[in-house]
Amino acid sequence: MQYIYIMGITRQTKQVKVLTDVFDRGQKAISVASLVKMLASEMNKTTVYRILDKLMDDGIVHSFIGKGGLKWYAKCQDCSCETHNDVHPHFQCKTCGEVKCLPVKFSIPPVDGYKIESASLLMVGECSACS
Amino acid sequence: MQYIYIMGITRQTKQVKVLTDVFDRGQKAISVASLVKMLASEMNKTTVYRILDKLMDDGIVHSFIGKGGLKWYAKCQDCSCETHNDVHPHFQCKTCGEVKCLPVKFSIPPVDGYKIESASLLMVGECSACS
DNA sequence: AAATATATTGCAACTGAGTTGCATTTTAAA
DNA sequence: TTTAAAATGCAACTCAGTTGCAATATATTT
Repeated sequence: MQYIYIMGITRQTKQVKVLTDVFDRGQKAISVASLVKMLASEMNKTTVYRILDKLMDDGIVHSFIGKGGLKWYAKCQDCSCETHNDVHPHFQCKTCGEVKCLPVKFSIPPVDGYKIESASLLMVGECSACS
Repeated sequence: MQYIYIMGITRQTKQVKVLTDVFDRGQKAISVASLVKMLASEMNKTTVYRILDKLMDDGIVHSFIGKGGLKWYAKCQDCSCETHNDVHPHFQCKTCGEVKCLPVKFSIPPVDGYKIESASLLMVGECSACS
């Protein structure tokens, strides 16, 4: 018998604290690219990528792809942690670019001939602040 | 009164024919990256990007973002041409990477406070050939 | 059929996201 | 305090996608 670990965060470093604080503070989703810029003075680009990977493994954040193809992260609220991005849709405002997790469950339409394991739904439009 | 054109294809060049042939032949979606490689001997990378843009404007193809964040194109079958990617979901096989348009309509869940203009649903799993 | 205007292409150089290998530093446990 | 392992920084890289400009191809006019 053997246990295989999917390694998440093991050491509480300064950089890990900074990043988890960002997600604890805001409930909005953030693109990796903007995190890298925002935290440039505090940590290296590579470190941002690596810590996000681990926070993902720990089920603390989930990731998805925005409308432009960039990677975004947001804090998990009620994700089922095996398949983070199958549960709720994300909304991206085409005017201000902001992205939010929508507290809505959607049912994945079954399609015969396909084994569907996860689905990501990105909705694009205008948020209340912009319209 | 003034008409504003959204320029699509205006000249039937050798390169335009090659690209439209690709979409006419296969009903599968193709990533831009793989098109660029596939057609490297016949045309320049930049040309591929530019022609795809125009075929999009003409409503001949539609585009969407795959699971890795890459841009994909597929021939329009029954798209409403103003909002290409709101109609049908796309399926990407996590084993072979192939992507197909699913001939299924899904209803966009309404969320109050948001003006939703389009939605893209990407389903990931295993296709019949791989499972 | 030749001349002309302009749309299209190729090319080279660039931007920006994301990755990798390796030396250095930090963490936590002995 | 020592030590081993984990995490970080850095530089260099890959790969998708974009831009400006000179050269070429297309379609229209003469």
